[in-house]
Amino acid sequence: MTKPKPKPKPATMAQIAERSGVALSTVSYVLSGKRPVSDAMRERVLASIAEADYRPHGPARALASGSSHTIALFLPSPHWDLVPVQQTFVAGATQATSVSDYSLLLSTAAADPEAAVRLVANRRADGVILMETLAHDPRIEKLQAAGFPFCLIGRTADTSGIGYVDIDYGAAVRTGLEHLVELGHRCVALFNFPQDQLDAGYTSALIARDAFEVATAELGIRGIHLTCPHPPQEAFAVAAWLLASEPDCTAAITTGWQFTGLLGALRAANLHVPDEFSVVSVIAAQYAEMLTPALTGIEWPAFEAGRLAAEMLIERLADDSVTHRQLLFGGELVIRESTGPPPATPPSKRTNSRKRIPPPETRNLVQTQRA
Amino acid sequence: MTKPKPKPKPATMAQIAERSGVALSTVSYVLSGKRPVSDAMRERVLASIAEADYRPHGPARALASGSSHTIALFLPSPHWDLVPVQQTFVAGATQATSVSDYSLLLSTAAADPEAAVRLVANRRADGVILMETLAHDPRIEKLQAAGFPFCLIGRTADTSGIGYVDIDYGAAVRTGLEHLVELGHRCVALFNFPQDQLDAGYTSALIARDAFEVATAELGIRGIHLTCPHPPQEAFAVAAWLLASEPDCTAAITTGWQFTGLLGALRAANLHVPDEFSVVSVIAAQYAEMLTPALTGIEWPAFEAGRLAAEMLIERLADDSVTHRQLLFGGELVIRESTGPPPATPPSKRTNSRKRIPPPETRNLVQTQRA
DNA sequence: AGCGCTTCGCGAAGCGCTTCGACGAAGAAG
DNA sequence: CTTCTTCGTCGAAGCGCTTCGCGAAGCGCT
Repeated sequence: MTKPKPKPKPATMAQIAERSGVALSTVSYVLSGKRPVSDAMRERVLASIAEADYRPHGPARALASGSSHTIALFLPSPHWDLVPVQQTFVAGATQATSVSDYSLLLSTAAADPEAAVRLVANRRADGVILMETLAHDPRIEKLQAAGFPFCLIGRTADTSGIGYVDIDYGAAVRTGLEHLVELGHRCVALFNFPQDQLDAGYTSALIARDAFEVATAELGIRGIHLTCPHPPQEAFAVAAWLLASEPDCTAAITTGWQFTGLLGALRAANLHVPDEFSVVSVIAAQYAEMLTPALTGIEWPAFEAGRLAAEMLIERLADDSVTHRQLLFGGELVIRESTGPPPATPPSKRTNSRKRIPPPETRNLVQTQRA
Repeated sequence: MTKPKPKPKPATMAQIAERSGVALSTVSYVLSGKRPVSDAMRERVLASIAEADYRPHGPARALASGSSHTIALFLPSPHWDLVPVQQTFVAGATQATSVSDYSLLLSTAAADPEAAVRLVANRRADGVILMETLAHDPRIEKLQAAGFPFCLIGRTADTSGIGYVDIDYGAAVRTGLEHLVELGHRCVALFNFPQDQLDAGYTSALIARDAFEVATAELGIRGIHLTCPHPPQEAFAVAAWLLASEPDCTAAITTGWQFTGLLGALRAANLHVPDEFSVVSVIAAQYAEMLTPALTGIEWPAFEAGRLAAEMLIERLADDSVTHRQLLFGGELVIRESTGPPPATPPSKRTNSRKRIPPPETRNLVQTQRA
């Protein structure tokens, strides 16, 4: 049995020091630049490093320096059934970390407040980026209590002293609504995030709801606020119910994937988009183009937003006295094929041709009053 | 100026030992279980740990033990313009790592062979998962040379001694083709990955091409092999060219996002799907349902595949003598609304109603011969 | 009682790096 | 020519943990 020669043991700093006849600490200073080193020494050291293919040992460095040069990102859902904007957030954050020579640790345990703290407490990460934040988020309270650096993609009820990047759902809902009202619609439904997210206090859902209520009132139109799950079948049910029981409603705004079920229901009800019904998506993305009809919606600089969130956190890690930046991104309404003027024929007439549908269990209806 | 009380310094193992009046090493053994500890001691130690909210220091542990308990995942594209299957791979891998109590490091520098080695060489990760592998992949050569553990989501030309998980593109192309032939189609186009990926040696693209050539020959039909970029506009151009210059072609199979441009071109040419043209997607996913018409395509257990890749790697890290597993996932053809029999009227007639379109620059045409 | 045996706790030696104080050799100032 | 500064380098003390070898008991056996 010959010796299997298990591993070509990697070079250490001590070996580099010996090779180049300098002190261990000098090698360290050559690498970090934290103290001046003469050119002669530096060159000798660098030569040895190249020669020996030396790689600094990350954990040792982290132990001695007290920083792991890593940030953690908590994904909302373990299954990544993310709305596209969220995926793009992650992409942007990843990009920013690699540019800053940081590493990005991914965790899916978004719901567990303990998990958010653990990675930093264990010193595996220096700070955390949180997504899908709640108005009163236990994760944030824990992080603040522990004094750990973090940054949000999203918002909370009280944002004082918290750095965040978010997209302005409120403005988006209003923009969509204004577009529809301009076209002549007088009764519009909002397919908001599902009820359980609203109950949990998911900030974006709350903001969308409030903005919808305020905007419908101010614009003097009737608003139908629906909470609706993302999966097509469930959204279909909610949409079908809406179409059957609210013949006056001629347009809808969706906050997430619900447009899938909505479009399906419209097709099933034989209603043409946009001639008979208009649809606006608040989170348009690449798929908006590929649908038939192409979806009118708000476009966001989501990659940019994700990038900025990471940069903000990294900046804070370098200097924890910098003020907390708070960035709200506006979106741009891109008008495609799914919106148009309401039908000329009184919409109420539609109702005759359809059978009554019992309200699905998933629905949750709140009507805002006309101003 | 009051003392700002900078940080409530975290507890260390030594403090736990002192608190509970045992040796430092005993605390370690309580935590790791690598040596038996009497119940009395264990309880005392655990009590102190709970009391002091002690958290083991990750980097210190990694330094002493030589393992960071972390794996790295290299994403194909920094911008995550991933096909949905790839996203789901990542989701599955993330899930598996968190279940096994590993951490997942994300890196976007997929193209750089050096980056793949660096994370392990720096001991920030114990092993690597690679995606978007090439038939001859420099990253893999480097990893093998360095003796670093890795696992592929994808394949290479020579897979001996390499663990991988992949989806069977070859079988998928064949399945799609058989479905179309059964419906009566005699001339089918393949929208393969773009030419640059083929040139780079992207394994999936090569496999799809070869399978297409073999299958068309064996089935005795005409195959038109197109390499086509994913962006809608470019795919539109390629598709428009195809429709204009190949009137006999009554169906197409797409390997990625190209169906978007294809469907657009069909609409623009006023060709009905599936009555006048059939479309099959090799990587169907949630969007397949939401298109109009809903897309016929192959569905993959991608989450499962990603999960297995990570598990495989972790298993290997625990015991590097286990044999390399090689898993090829078959997909399931789900027939939706985008495929049907070819039009009854001789397709050649179509050509009259259309103007000649010059071939777009992005196209790359290879025709397979009839058997 | 004496023997080896297992059981379980202790101490100490690292793991590879950062960082601080110290120190010799220059150059500047007296 | 001394005295005070830089400047550049060194040595050593950790950072918080794992792990190995040792030894003190406790055990059943002859």
